[in-house]
Amino acid sequence: MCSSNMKENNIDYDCLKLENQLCFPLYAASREIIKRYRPLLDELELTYTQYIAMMVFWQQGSINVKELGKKLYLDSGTLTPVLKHLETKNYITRARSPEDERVVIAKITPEGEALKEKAAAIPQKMACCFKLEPDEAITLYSLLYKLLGSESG
Amino acid sequence: MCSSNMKENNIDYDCLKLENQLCFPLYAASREIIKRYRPLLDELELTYTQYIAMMVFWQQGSINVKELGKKLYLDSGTLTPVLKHLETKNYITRARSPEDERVVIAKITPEGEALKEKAAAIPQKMACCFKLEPDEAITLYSLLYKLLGSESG
DNA sequence: TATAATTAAATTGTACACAATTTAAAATGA
DNA sequence: TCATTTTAAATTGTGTACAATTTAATTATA
Repeated sequence: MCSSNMKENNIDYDCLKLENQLCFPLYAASREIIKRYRPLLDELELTYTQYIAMMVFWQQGSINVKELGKKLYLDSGTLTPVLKHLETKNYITRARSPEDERVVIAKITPEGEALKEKAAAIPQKMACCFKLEPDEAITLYSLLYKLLGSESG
Repeated sequence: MCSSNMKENNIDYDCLKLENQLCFPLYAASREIIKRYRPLLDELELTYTQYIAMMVFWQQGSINVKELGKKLYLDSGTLTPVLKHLETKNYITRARSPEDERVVIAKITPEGEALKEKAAAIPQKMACCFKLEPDEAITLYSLLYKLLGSESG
């Protein structure tokens, strides 16, 4: 991304330019797209983080905090308040596992299940505002997962 | 991304799966990469947001809050505290513009300038942990900016 | 088996993000 | 010119993110 261009004292200051960064557009695009979700998610009274958590519940009904964290790349420090909010909205319940009292299992409620039908319209509505060709979206998707997978730690 | 696969009541629930989302890996990869910056930025006592703000100061010395917000896709609600933190660290100064008292101009200090030399090593160190081929990085970069540019509002 | 080590969530503290509102200054216009 | 509108930051309030610590439960081991 940053083609080393040594100058002044052999220090490469070009690499410090915002437009030569790969992480910055990643960070900015992520936030801009999530902002686009807001008006749609407002109708379901969900934040984006709550929405991706609900996606897991819609798919598998229940999950514990640690496993949810692995799927969403989030830790208990973030998930505990998110799950508490979802519990307050009656979309999920939370309870300690009888087999291992350390584990908290969150489970979707009928209200949470019902929300799935309303949510089903969102992906189509969002697709319009991406303005990427299908093949570009697939390429982007692959590169992002390659980036995510390349985490060594 | 989500090849419409109508089922049960003609509602496409596959599109609600986490693995069929484009925004989710964007959001997750952004946070994972920023996490990688932390040990390097800790040495400069900068957060990632403070770092990208400093990039602008290293490049152009001074800028007002609104213009900085356009560059970083952030509003004053986020930038005001970030700039106050940078001011506390003596990396920048903040002052109202004499021509227009509504405008706050932030300006880099000698300490802020000095930080540039330490920061110059960061992009190279980060490049290693991306694990993308140069052409992949360029493709990703282009697609992210296309996504950013496709914002209609 | 009593102690140590490990594990899962929750808690704590700091720093964003961002919508919405407020404040103050500048521009507009009847 | 003086009230109206617009604009730029700051402020307020809510909700993440995440490092670090704490708490409680389970597992491993001397």
